[in-house]
Amino acid sequence: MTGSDYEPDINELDLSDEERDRFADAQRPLWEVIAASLRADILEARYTPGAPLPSETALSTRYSVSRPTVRDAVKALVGEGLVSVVRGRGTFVRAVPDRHAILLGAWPRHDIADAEFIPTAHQWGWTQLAAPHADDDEGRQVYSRSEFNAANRDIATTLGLRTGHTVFHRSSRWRHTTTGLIIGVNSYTVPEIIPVPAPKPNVADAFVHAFTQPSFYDTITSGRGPTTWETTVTARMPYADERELMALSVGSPILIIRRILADKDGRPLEMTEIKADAERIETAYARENHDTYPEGFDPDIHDIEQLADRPDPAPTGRILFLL
Amino acid sequence: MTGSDYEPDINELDLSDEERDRFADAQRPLWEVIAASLRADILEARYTPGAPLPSETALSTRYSVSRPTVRDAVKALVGEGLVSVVRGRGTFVRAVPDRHAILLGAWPRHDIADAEFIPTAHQWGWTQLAAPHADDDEGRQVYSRSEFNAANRDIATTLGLRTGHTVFHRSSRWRHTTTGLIIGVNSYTVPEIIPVPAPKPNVADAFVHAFTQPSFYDTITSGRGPTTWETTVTARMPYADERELMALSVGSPILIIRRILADKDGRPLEMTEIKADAERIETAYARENHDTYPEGFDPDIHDIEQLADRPDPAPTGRILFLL
DNA sequence: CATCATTTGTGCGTATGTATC
DNA sequence: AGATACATACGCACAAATGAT
Repeated sequence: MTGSDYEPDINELDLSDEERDRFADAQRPLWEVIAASLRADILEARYTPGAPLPSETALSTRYSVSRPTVRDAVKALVGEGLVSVVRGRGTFVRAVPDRHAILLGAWPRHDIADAEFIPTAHQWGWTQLAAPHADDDEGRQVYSRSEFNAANRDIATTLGLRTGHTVFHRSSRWRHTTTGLIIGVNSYTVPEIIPVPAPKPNVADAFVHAFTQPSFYDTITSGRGPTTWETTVTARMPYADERELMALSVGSPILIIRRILADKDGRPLEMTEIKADAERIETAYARENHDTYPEGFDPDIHDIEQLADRPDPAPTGRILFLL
Repeated sequence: MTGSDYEPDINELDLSDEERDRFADAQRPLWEVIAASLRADILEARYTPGAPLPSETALSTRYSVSRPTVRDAVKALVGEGLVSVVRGRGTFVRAVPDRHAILLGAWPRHDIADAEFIPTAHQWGWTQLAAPHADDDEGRQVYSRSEFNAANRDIATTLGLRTGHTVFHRSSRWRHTTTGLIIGVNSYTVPEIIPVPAPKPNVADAFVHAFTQPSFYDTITSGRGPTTWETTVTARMPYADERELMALSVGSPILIIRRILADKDGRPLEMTEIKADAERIETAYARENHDTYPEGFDPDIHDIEQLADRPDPAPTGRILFLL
């Protein structure tokens, strides 16, 4: 591929040696100028999704720069999620996938440990993946990992504990059958509310005393209700291992959805966190506001179907999950 | 910052010359091994927030690699938001700032164009910034830009229009006085519901016919209610210009909060979009679920104060805004 | 099936510029 | 002013993946 089919029509293209000096005078790095030029080409659809960019050597010839400089420009575009690079093939404009929705605030709500949770998840098309780095005593892979950990600053703050305080941590990974989406689910419980023998709790005890109960939610909230839920949403860039485990495309952040369960005094009991590819997932809220409700309308019952049946439900393709 | 679920492989740290060869055999790029080593050092607090990493030359000596290779490793960490690089000074571990909350679903709700909006925003500590690239006829800066645009694919999908359909677009930027946070606010209205003379609407007409009314919301919803709101949250990486305009740190995604106003038949009328630094902002939902409500409790009235007064309101420092 | 040209990935050495202290 | 540190940029070599022959 020579790239000869491309029509450069921007003044910033085709840098001659003299023009190169002019840009150098402008105190703007060459790679940035080139990135801006390519970015404009993509956003203004001179390169359409799926189409290849000219090869790095072709670009370095066109812009009269070295290949490392072109690569710096391409890296910037990769970081913006505009292109993806395939070794041995080339650099391609990314087609942005449709976003699906995780519906927050819907009923029924389940604790991740509850018996109702896994059937519900299956019903919505999710199957559990083997947990990473989690083998049982015979070396077999297990589907979820449960252990007592020291809380890092983030988890501790969320649960109202000091950093380093022990928390009961359960983690699992799920794949959505039709879309292939992978999400990570982590749950952190304040250990004091789990009825395990003091002074040294361990995972086996936790299983016996909590998971064998019909409802982990009932176990930890017993006598502490009425409880409240608070859901927050933010995002950050994934670490290298997260990108691999969740099959994220380079340049895509992860959406972090946290649901905090608090007792009647507002003290946090448990926090459940879902990590999902922000490029393919958005959150929507089920219990939306209305100017007026129709006679006899109960939002708790109706809003899920209403959102799902919307004739043109915005960028969300389909609702994938309730939390 | 989390990292709780990140499992650093201690064996891979502190490469000696011989170890380097071993890793080369392992088919793992040197820069990746070095990045993993430094990442573990940071997440396990061997380098604490604010502390400098060794200089690039020092690192290249320690790991016995060239400086460009060390720089590749550092770039990976920058992309993960773990370190920031200051030219002439060094590379520093980032102190992750507290996240503040934008509260969704709270009353009263205002259209961005309404007279109530600006006082409300001021009351919450926000001041308007000059809109970028927006000058009036005398070359003075203006605070917001209003124009009729062709909708791109994303906006068109959200509003249920075809790509390229004209939309009424208003944009502004705001800075939060005490935190210094900058958010971008964009609003897109389906033009057919704005009472402007056909066939060729223009900005001046829109102002006359819409903004001079006491309530833009009333204008566009008149006869179309009861209306519904739907709020969605997702994230993506910023483009270079967005990073500059919103003073984002490198490696931080932007949180995209969209509020869609629809008529009684579910047809979208208007979409308001807030873009904020995901590293410093999260969303929370005001109308949370409770197992039971206390006698006489009206969530519409109480939930804002309840969230604001929570003894330990999770990672959110303080609520910054209602949407 | 092997071979080959093309394309990106990794890594080195070097030089120069510029910001900071 | 000098030392230090990062930023930009070039050239080169070889490895690895891909797709066509």
